[in-house]
Amino acid sequence: MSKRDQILEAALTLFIENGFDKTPTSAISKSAEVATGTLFHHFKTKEDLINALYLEVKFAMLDNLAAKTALATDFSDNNEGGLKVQVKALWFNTIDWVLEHPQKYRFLAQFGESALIASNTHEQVDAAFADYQALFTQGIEEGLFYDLPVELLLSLATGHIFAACNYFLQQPELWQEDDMQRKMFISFWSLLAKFK
Amino acid sequence: MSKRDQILEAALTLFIENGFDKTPTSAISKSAEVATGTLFHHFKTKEDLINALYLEVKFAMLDNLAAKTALATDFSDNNEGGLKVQVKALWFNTIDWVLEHPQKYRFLAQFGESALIASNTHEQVDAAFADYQALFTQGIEEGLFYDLPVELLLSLATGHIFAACNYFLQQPELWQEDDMQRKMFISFWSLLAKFK
DNA sequence: ACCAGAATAGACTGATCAGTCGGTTTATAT
DNA sequence: ATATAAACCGACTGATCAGTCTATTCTGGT
Repeated sequence: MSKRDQILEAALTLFIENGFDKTPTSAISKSAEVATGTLFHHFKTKEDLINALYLEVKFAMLDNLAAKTALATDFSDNNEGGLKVQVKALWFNTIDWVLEHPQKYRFLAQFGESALIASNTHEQVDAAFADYQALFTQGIEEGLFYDLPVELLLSLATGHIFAACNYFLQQPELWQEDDMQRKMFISFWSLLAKFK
Repeated sequence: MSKRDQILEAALTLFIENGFDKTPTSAISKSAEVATGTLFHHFKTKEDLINALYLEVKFAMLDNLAAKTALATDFSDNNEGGLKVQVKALWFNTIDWVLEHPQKYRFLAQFGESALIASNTHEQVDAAFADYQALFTQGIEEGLFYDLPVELLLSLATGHIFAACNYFLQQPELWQEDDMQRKMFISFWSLLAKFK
């Protein structure tokens, strides 16, 4: 692993444990087994570091979703059933990724709303979400989803997913329980779609 | 207004604008037109201050909800219709409060997940939520809501509300649009309840 | 072999800031 | 009136830490 990655990894753990301001760069470089100078060679400032980390984690999640959701698309056409299959894949893969990467998720939840993440950083992430937005636009145009602004539907959908993740991170065994995933997807789907 | 309140008010604005660590206590006391010593007279540490502020804001929201939702309860019995009326009141009043207090909401969103808020603080807030939990438990027992753990349902519900708030804070005029509130409540309700 | 520039190292520093301290004013009780 | 405590003030400080600086090592191209 490159020193740069060592730094990012150490920063992830320390930031979620102690918060940004209670994590001196000295602690990060020490935990990463790297010198202070190295840290500032790769990242101009401490804020640059957390923004880079934020992008890294978000894109790790998005890349994973893109790869797995593409698989689902292969099995389906552009009819209604196909859309549902894609949305379901997106929904399931997101939760799955979060449960497999609890630290990364906690980092996103903890700092996504903080003032530390630059608006430029958010813009880069939003741009990468365009594909999923198209999926939801399709659902609206087909009359399958509620006739609401697509950004609002997306916001509701991610809200549902994150709420679920917060709960199942505490109770991971429940996620595997009989019927749980089916019931959760019904709840998720009926938040978006007009009819059952 | 008491100096203590002046400090809390100034801190609220500065924290959401600049974040916690980029807001020196000197800036808070200056903006509150109060001496440094006064700030530390009322709050033992800077972290005490943000925790006190968090409690203050959360309870301001909860007190408002309690007052307004109690009104709705008066008009209803304990039958199913009554439950729906109460949940609807709770849902509407929450969004209403957020849209009327955008700064306070942003503060909660920004710091609620941060490491700055002590677990003890969270516990105090959670305890105050017990009443609403009872409402959801009732819905589950009546077979009206999905048969899911009540904490999970609560989490999904608050997730939906917060997602909506995030969107309508950006587009406040849309919230007043024809049919919007009706459609949004249908989406909200069908996330919880088995049948339409 | 040689060069250039990228990566690494870690001691050091200047600025910042949370919190203190000794003192004054204001409020309350007797 | 007087006592007592709570509220208030702001100059000061000790510790911390982000980021610098200079020097050294690695790496890849020619």
